[in-house]
Amino acid sequence: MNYKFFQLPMEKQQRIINAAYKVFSKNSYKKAPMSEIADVGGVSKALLFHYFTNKLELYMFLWNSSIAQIHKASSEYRVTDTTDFFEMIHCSLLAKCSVIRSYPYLYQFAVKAYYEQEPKIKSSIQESFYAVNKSSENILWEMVDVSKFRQDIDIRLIYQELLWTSDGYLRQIILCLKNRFLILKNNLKCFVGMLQHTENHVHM
Amino acid sequence: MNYKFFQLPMEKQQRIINAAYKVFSKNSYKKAPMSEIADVGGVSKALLFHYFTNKLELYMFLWNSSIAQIHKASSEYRVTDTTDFFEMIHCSLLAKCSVIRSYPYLYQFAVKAYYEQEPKIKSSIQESFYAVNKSSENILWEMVDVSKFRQDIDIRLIYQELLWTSDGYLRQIILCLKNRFLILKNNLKCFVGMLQHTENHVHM
DNA sequence: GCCTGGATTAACCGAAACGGTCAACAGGAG
DNA sequence: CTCCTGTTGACCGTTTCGGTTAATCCAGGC
Repeated sequence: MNYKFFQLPMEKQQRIINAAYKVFSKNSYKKAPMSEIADVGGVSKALLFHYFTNKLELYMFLWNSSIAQIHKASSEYRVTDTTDFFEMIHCSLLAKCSVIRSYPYLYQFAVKAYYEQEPKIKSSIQESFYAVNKSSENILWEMVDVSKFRQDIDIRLIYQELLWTSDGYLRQIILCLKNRFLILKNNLKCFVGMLQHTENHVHM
Repeated sequence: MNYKFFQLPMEKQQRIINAAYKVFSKNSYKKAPMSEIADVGGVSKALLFHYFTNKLELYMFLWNSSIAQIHKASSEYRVTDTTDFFEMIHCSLLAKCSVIRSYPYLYQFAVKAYYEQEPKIKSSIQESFYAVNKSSENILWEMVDVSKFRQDIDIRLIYQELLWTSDGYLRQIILCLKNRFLILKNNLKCFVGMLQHTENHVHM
């Protein structure tokens, strides 16, 4: 990797990175063409190969960047500074939104990368993703004060349900934005209402 | 299209169709190779071109089949025979499961097809999908007896939440099946519990 | 055994796409 | 003018792809 990449204007760096996230998130590694990444990013293919020695290196760079970004956002939004289940979820949602604002395709890329079958990639990725995911979930259940909840509630099921719902809700919002539909300024308002509604029912 | 395709043994027809659903659901139209469909289906590429005149025809055949399958399952499971919101959702979930059992990649294909950008496909698909989706939702809200619900509940929001949750839950189950983890025999049991739990809270 | 006809395929073709390279170009600094 | 840095169009060898064709396989009838 050519480290002069980091001396580029920030805007250009992000444009290239986001183009790569986008193309890699829509195609498998093998079928994601470098030429398309260059086109989407508004630079020439030759320049891409000037900064990244080859396709694999670009891919692994993106992978490491995505993990770093997620970590950074989690600490910036102080996700682990509370013992309250719903406050923690709220913080991590805000963190996720901030990542998406800068890198709209980062999460889609990360999911796709996790399932990537290309042998050159598979081994190095799956273990690190699993590690990140497990550790963050472990932290969650270590920190959270479970004594607040009703006994007849399976809090892990609620957690899953909220994850799935927030995921669907975010996808819906992004879709609306893409089609340039009008939506509320505070994107999370509606979902936060849902969160509080759930909260009222599962607390003692 | 060569109608002798339908005289093939049912098992072979389904094998080919499912192979095509799978490959088209994992790649965009342009990047889904006919050769891969043939390989996955366990037949030669030449045979594929013997039954379907070209790639586009196979794709449109799959699209029409998928709509037909969804309709068929909806009527078989009598989705519109009730006015109860939760019973209707329950029925349509059972219908969806039955479709997935026969055609595991049908829904993923349908979603991908809806967003397909290839001009040859885009026009003919989006309108029909939109029509199907709108009409089925209209039927839902026409049939459902909304008087049962608490006034402070936005039932459409609940509907969305349940859709997203059931979607996530199904994905999770399919993932477990793929990795051959042990799961309960009655896949829906857990989610149905969730459904009833929601029901208790939103009814008057 | 041989013939026939439909199902199935290996081998092939021309065109396009792909990863990667390289010589050349633009333009600002000295 | 020269140098230097960032940038690119054009190119190359290889692979992939949609689609075709001639040949093969095989069951059933004689």
